[in-house]
Amino acid sequence: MPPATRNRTTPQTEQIREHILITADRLYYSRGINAVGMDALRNESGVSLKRLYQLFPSKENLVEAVLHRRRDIWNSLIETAIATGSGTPRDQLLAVYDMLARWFDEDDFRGCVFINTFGELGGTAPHIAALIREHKASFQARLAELVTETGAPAALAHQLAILAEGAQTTAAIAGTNDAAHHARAAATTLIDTALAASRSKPTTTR
Amino acid sequence: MPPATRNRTTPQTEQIREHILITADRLYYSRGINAVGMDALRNESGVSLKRLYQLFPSKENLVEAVLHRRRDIWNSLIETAIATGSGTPRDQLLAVYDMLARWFDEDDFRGCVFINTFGELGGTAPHIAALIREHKASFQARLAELVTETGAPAALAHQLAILAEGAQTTAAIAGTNDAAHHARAAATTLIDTALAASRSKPTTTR
DNA sequence: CGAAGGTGAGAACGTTCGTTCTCGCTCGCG
DNA sequence: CGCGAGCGAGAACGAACGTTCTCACCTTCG
Repeated sequence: MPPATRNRTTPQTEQIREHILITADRLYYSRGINAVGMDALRNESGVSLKRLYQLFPSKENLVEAVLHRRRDIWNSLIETAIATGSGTPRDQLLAVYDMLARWFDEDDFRGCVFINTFGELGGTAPHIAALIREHKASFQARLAELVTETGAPAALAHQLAILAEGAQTTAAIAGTNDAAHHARAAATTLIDTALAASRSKPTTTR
Repeated sequence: MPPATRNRTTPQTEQIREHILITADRLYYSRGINAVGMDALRNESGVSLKRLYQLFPSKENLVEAVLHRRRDIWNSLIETAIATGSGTPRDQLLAVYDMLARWFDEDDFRGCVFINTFGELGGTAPHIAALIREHKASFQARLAELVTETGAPAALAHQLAILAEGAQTTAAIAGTNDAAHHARAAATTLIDTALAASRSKPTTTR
């Protein structure tokens, strides 16, 4: 079969696929995954069940695709925050918490998709649990890169990651974005204390 | 199944009620709430559906009872940790993270019930979301009492709470208890920095 | 024009959900 | 001893789940 002759359908399916992912993400995020059936997704997206199952062979497959998309968005937000952090790795680390503060302010904020999904499906869907674990490990690794640039010990990265995770759940449950500012203040203290200690006791670069 | 004593109603119903709550807690915690039907609870607990609905008029009612019981257990763990913390409020605060480290080591640890339940049901069950919010607020208030005793500014309590929440989710997803030690180290830094600051500048009220 | 194949709307399938009901059975008490 | 109330086991119920199928309708192309 000539592969390029059907090129009229191909670009549109990619848009439909993205539209489905956006709709599914919104529904899953706001109501939980088990509470959103394929019929609800069909009604909200306007895409027929036939095409839904054509693009995503099962609900679990769709959930994974939604998580993959969220992972890309998260990574993009992180890199944007780091890029806007003015120069020093210390400021870049703190810019992550500024990004969190803006996110928490969004109307439909309801916590971290990965944490929520882990609580709901982590115990019964090992594949999804592994995906979530890898995503969080990747975030911690990115923080560790920045921490290494500051010259502070690697343990600081774990502490900063815990602050970010705690801020997300605290903000979600409390319904306010105070947690982002508290986490930023705590991060500032932890970073500056670690820098002062590593400066008096020489270890790495600079 | 109970072979020996066929005691009459009231004293035994309390035991049965507790037995149901323990079984439901274990199942909900390990698999998620939506994934555990009343039939599974009947099979695992050995209690007939008739008695289940006699003691808990609906599944949502049962879920609330499980959360209430977990709240009491949590409060008891917190108070025990504080009591074993040797003397100073600083040590009492740090003892909370030692308690977390022991909890994370348990085989079936899968994060904080309240965070998991909020992710799964918080978007569709406002009553349960409110219960979770009140529980977390109560924990923060207890931390604030101890922080006030140290003389540090009240903002420290929020930072310590964020560390505790972040440690729970991080430990659950990573599958290790490292997060408890990282959170304890971070808490130590934050407390001591706050104490040093408030000692040199003794204005602590807000 | 007519055959082939893909489409959307939605019915249908088998399962599972939360909840209620049926029906023998047991047992305290008159 | 008999009787009525409470019990466990499990069937039954309507709804909702994930998934598949039907069928009338469009294109597209020989």
